[in-house]
Amino acid sequence: MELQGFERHDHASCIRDGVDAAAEHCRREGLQLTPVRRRVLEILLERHRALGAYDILDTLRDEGLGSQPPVAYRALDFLVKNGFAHRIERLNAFVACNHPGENHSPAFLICRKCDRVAEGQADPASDMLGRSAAAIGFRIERAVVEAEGLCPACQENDRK
Amino acid sequence: MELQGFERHDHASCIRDGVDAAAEHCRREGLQLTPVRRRVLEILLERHRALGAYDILDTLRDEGLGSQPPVAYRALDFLVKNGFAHRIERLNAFVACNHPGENHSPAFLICRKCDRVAEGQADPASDMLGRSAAAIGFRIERAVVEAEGLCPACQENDRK
DNA sequence: CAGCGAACTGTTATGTTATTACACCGGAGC
DNA sequence: GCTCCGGTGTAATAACATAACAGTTCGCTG
Repeated sequence: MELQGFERHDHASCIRDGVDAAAEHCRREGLQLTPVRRRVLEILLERHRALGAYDILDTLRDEGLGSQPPVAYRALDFLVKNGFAHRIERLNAFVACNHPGENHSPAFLICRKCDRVAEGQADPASDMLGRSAAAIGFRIERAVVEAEGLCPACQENDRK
Repeated sequence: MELQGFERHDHASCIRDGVDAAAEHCRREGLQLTPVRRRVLEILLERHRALGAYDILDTLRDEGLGSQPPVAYRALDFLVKNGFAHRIERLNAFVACNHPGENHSPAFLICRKCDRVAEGQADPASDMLGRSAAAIGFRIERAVVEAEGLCPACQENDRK
């Protein structure tokens, strides 16, 4: 598994790449990456952390792109449904996907101190729960895996 | 892993056992299993499914045990903190624990059709995410593992 | 026994997250 | 042109959760 989220990185390019990947995917699939949807994705990529729907809505409102909750929720639903973003249940928040386009079952490491989120891979079929589910005949369609703890940087700060 | 939740079982005894286990644990630990707390645990065990805080509150209100949200939330906090119940993030709901007393890291199978929940074990340190977290120095303190899908009974009904 | 603090409960008010419902708009296809 | 459809704008409200503070009980300690 390749983990991302706590390392330094070329942020400008990661925003561009994220939007480009989504645009390309929409083009191929005949989906509409409308201004609101594109902007919400950009906001998620820019801030590079888990954002609540109302945080996003505040930004949209400032920019005149919509001021009521459904505007944000609809755009987020679209992004989540198409794999460009994920919902973090633990935080009631959303993050841009780190592997857009790839078909994946995401897992998250959430720092309880700085709220930053790293995304990795969890294969639901191969772990203990997946095997047990198969054994009793439960059909898993989707898995939420969210680990909460301290990221390396916040462990550092704790020691100071 | 021993999975529970979708099989038939002796329900009366599972309520009794759950309350007894909690009472015993509280006795040993010097915790107070007050009437409200005990009743909330019973409600969770009786209904044997994930219940929202307001569902529980409705029942408490009918019984004259408290009518405001904090009453329910405080009892639930107590039960969750002490391992007698778990919060299901995906559903904003709560279930009684199937293995009270045992120190465990729960994982859930949630049926999207009937909303029933089975509880199993997931060892966060041993799976793919745990190993990756260790590799980058992230310290996992708690893990939310919630798989959503169709339970055996609802798969049956689908075919009809 | 009075005074005190800790734990719990009761209640009001409010904050936060999410959805329903319906009007409107613009483009694709007939 | 007309209609269908997907998307957007908006108002209203539902669902989930917490803050803040008053009142009670009970055990401890002086």
